[in-house]
Amino acid sequence: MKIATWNVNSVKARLEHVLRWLDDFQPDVALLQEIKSTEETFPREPIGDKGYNIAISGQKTYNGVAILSKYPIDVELTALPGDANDDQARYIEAFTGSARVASIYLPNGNPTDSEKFTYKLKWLERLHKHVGDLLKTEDAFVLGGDYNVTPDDRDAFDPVGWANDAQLRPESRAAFRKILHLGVVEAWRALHGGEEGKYSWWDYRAGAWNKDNGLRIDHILLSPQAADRLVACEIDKTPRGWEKASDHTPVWVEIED
DNA sequence: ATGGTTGTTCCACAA
Repeated sequence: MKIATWNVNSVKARLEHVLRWLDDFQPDVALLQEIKSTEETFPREPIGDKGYNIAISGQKTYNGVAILSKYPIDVELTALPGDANDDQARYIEAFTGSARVASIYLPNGNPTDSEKFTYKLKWLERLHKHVGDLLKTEDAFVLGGDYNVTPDDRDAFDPVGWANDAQLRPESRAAFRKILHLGVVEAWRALHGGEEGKYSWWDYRAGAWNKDNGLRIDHILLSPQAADRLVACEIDKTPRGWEKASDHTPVWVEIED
């Protein structure tokens, strides 16, 4: 089963790219972030016509996450537990195919001297709690998304210049590492050894894409039961090179059924 | 270059 994650930066602005990518790459499950759509405005028809079932946690203008799957989708959660007052659409979890999956859009957290950074760190704490609960189920689960965290300096083009960015700050990395230490596997790093300079996001500004000035912030975390079935994990840079691209590119895993 | 670009929406705000 191929499971991919992609922050599309508006599913409406990116619809032609999403359709082309579904045709070309044929993911069994696609975890999308920043759809910037609600249930009412999500382009269900063209995506459904490609053979995908759709589940979303939507929001107007900002955020929004979706699960597309060639298999039936049984939604478990449309929000991350732990804060009933959090109204940002950043999490959806479901059973589909042979795994439990989630699409995650972690808060960016910039600027770091604002309440946005505090919100990010609290969100990471909530995710830590939830991953702990999920591990108790002993399910094979796949948590894909835009984590807005570079796990370490190998995952950033200019770690010195960007040291104070919320995606590189030690507090963000420590909180991310604490989740891994529960016993989930970050698929790309697990299969790519000490490789560095491989990115999943490039800023629109300052010619970052052409200079390959990026960050690796889109990740897929696997439970032990899913990691046992892991056969491949890659970053697919192709869609980032298309005209009018999202600033992120897809990351995918193949797990045995 | 304390800049730069994109998306949504209505105009600044988030990234």
